[in-house]
Amino acid sequence: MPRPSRESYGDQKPPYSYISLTAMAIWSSPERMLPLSEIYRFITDRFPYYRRNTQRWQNSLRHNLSFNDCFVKVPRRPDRPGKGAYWTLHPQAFDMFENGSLLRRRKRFKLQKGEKDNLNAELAALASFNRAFLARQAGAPPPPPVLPTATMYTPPMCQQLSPEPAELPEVATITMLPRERPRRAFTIDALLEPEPPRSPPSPTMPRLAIPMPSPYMLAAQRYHAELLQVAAHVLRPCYIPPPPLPVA
DNA sequence: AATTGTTTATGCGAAC
DNA sequence: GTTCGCATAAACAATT
Repeated sequence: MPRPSRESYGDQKPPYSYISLTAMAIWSSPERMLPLSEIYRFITDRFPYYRRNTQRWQNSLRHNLSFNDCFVKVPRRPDRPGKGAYWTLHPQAFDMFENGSLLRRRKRFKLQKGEKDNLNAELAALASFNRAFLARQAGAPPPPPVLPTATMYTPPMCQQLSPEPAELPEVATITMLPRERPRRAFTIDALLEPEPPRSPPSPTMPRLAIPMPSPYMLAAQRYHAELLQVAAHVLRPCYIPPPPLPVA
């Protein structure tokens, strides 16, 4: 008897919500972020059910992406042009599913107004950063970056990776840490397997408080570090442009 | 023009 | 009986 696997759904509708399917796709990617088209592809590759009626479910999925706070739209990095942004999971939404099971969701993930504002401020900063990058590449003088006035501070992610250049503009960052480590391996196969028996509910179950950067944070760290390296040149007050790059 | 993203509305089943 | 999570439809804006 074949063990139940992701293939065994065949043409049947898999028991996962769009939120689960999308989270699955995002988790499965090396950078923990994907453009919309890749999310579609992940789903149709694995679940034949979704190879039909694509208009219908893709509309629903897009609705889920922008409606739910657990998904974050990250501006596409300027060196990877293309259509649409990258989608990732909010760091705090990482433990959205009980025990890491995609079949059991905790209560709906909703950001508070302030949290949402902060996040939007950071994403706006990132976007304007990208614009500056592109303007610089196009040979135009870089426009003054439009940075949020509310919270200006140094991204801790850059401190980790490289010493902080003093003259860099400060960029808002995501301050949240994951609430708790997932208790189940975040591999697609592990997530698609039937759930392990739940441990008996213990009122004194210890809560791990280890601050653990989510994959999203790690990817964002790399991304920011790369951008800031460029920015360190672009935005230096007495910036002397390097010789133009050889045209390929 | 096609794709991507946002928003509003409605209905259904389960949980509270 | 109300609330919550989810699916679906649809209108529309923005982006490429």
